[in-house]
Amino acid sequence: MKEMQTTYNPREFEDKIYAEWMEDGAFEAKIDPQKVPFTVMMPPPNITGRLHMGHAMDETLQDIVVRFKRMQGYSVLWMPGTDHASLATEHKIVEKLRDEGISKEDLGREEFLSRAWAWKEQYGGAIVEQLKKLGSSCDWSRLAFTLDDRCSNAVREAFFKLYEKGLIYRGSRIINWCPDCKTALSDEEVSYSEDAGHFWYFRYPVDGSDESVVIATTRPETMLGDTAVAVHPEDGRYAHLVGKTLVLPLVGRKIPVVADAYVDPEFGTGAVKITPAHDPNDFEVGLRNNLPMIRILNDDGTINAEGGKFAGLDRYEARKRIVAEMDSLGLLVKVEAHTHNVGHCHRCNATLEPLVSKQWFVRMAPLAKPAIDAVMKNKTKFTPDRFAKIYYNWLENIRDWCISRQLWWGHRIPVWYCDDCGAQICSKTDPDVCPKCGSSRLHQDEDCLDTWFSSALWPFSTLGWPEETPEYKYFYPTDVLVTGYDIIPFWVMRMMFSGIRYTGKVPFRDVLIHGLVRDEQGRKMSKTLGNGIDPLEIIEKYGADSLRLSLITGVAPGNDTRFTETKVEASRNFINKIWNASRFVLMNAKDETVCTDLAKIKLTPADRWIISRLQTTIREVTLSIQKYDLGIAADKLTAFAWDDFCDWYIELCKPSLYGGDPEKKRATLGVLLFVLKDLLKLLHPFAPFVTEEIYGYLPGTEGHIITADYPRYNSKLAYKQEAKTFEGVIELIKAVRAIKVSVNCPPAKKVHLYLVTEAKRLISVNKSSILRLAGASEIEFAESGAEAGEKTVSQVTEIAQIFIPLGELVNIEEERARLQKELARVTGEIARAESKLSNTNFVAKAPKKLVEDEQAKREKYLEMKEKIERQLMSL
RNA sequence: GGGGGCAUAGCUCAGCCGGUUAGAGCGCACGCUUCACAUGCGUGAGGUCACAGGUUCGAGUCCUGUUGCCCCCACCA
Repeated sequence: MKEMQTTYNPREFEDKIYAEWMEDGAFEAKIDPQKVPFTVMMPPPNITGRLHMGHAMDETLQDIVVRFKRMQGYSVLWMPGTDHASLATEHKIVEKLRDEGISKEDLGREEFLSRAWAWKEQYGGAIVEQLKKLGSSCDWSRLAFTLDDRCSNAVREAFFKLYEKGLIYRGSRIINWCPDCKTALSDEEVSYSEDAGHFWYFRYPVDGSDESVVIATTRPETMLGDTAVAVHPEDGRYAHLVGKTLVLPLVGRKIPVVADAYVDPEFGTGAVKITPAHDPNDFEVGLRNNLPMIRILNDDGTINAEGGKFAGLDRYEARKRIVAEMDSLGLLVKVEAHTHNVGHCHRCNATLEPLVSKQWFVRMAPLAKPAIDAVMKNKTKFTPDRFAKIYYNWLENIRDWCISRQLWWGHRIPVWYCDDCGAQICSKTDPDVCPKCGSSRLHQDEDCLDTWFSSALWPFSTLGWPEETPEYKYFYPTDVLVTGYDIIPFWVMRMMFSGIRYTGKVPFRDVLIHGLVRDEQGRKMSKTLGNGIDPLEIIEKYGADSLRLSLITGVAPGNDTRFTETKVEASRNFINKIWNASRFVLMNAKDETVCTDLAKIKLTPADRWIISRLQTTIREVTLSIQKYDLGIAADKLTAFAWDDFCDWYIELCKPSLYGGDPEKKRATLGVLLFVLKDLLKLLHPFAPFVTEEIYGYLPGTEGHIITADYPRYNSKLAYKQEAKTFEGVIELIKAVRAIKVSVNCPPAKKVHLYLVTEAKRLISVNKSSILRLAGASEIEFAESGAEAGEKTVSQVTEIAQIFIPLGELVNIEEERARLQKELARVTGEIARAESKLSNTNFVAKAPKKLVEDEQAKREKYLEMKEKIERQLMSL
């Protein structure tokens, strides 16, 4: 048998292990009617760049669940893929082109797209490599891309279906426009920030009068598009002006004063300039009052011909000039500093302009309702469930979804216009002739779809929908979607209504929501702050397993977490511990033929204790994973592996391993290997690489741990009573250690133990372990402490009274103080138990078990108290 | 304005349906080259669970209110 290296060095085997899994086809999903399918769709990372810590966490959570289910015998499909990320990618490519001194228009649509595909090959490929480094066990043979044929076909179908039912329409409405990206955006793609700005107060003269109205604005340039001034209908100050006409300065346009309840008389001057084409509220006022809409901006944010002499100026330059001119005309009343919420492009952060534009929209109301109901009826469940409220909140307040983008990289809108008869044709396949007039002079809509339109179909488009493929029939609906809470409005919500609408089924049964990975100071990791940490660098330094563990331990579902290298180190240390414990077991087993069939092994109390602890751990870990409490699962596993297995059981085993009795040694090795094997399996979903590597060294294992059976709780191995009894031995050892420390007895100095106990048998059986672990030379059973002599330190434990003659190390006063302290503690416990038990309501109403426990506790402490008192007296 | 979250040890955080003595990691103190591991071992110190009420036999946990942070959405031109 080959031997494990002395140090844990993940770099030496992680890539090798991954290659083995791939070679074995361990990730490949198979349609197996004998098995229950378990499906997870990976949230497709954008092909815009590298993966960040948030991805690493998202992937880790999925991989844990997926590996767990695979080992449990499900037919698992974890579908990987990448997202073309229309706007984000196009923006990046445009930026790159800009560096080369070219615009996308210079290239033309076709050439631009071929560059985009090249980009996709490069970055999409890099992402796949990163996912592999993390250990993601997804089925690479099915790698999907939102712009591939399958997904594109689904997009066509979905668009057509909605169009057919009138749920998609084209109309001129106020949308969010990014002058940098030169495209419309959906409401969700706008991020607001409090920006410092100004409030300019302008005077608009009343036509044919000396009177004037003062209005306030944060965007002076929009006055070029003003078509009215509005006041509140009941505002006495302005009542006489309603219906009168104002002369719009600089422009000369005559505009009416209208009354509209939208105006807040308390705010500003109580008079509002109305620019229907450039403000959502003004748009509404404009509709109500039949006002003309004058659009004054070009797509790039410069002033258009409507702006007269300001035409061609950038919006901010125009703003300056307008303010200056108003000032020189004496129409600038005052300027105030004013901070207000300004919408920015979610991609490029440019300040957005609301403007009226002809775009495509999805009618949301009919789609939102079933999506709400599905969660209400628990067809889909959020974990943690508080995110259901957030989901409802979004859907209940949703507005129509602007889905058209003035971009090239994406799914082109499947609508054609007839140049002859003007017909608008939506078709699943490219039409040759106009179905209305037969003309062949057709041209396709220039725009692309919002990237989320295709993401919304991900759970089924990747399985071949609308075709009833075998995959679709077997793997859909999916089981769990894992994603961050920031994606709920963009994606979760849209997959829900799309899935329900198109497939008649919710796309997933569970939604596991996680939080954000923040930096050490709790700040969001971002490119601009430069505080992001590359997961690959961490993997390079500590290994993927350590990174994975550090991202889930101590993290509650849905909560944000801070990433610190200290945490990764702690995880690395833990894995190193596992490595060394395994190495220890294997070194001892090297020349032996070991049988791990527990039925054939004569088990010691310590064996039964660790086997019992293993069963408890199996049960707890399994339950925790099923509830998606992965942080808790990892905690339980760590405690079992480190405390119980390494610090106690392995140490307890040493006497029998080194004692020279071959039979005992083989028996012990059998149990060690049995427990280690299950431990590795339990750990495998969390730390797949190291467990697989070690598994390869275990005698008697075939194949890989990735496809091994997940351990099952075995009640026959629970040994509840025996395990509890054995805890007494542990307590005894701990007490001796504590005594030695308290009197500054050097650890190397072996002490002679006098034990007054009823548990002579238990102690005898474990004698060599106790001697070794407690640092003792001899155990002597005594009738009383007197046998230990004068200079004695004592301690009461559940199974024994301990007396240790320590000669000159003993200070009677200190010893008395120590016992007094112990007595106080025990007395406190008795008081607590008694106060509970003397409460008749407690005895009457609390569960019987609890009352009994409390009684037993009182008995136990009373007994201890008596013993301590006796020891005190003997001093 | 609407919705949600957080407040527990020096720090970062766990703590499920209310029920032993409230936990972990890191840090800290003391002591250990014990033949798997100093990426380690042993022993320990450290908490009025933000505050005030309430429900209950019993509250860190449930309810109400208060305070202080944080996030999302809407938004006054």
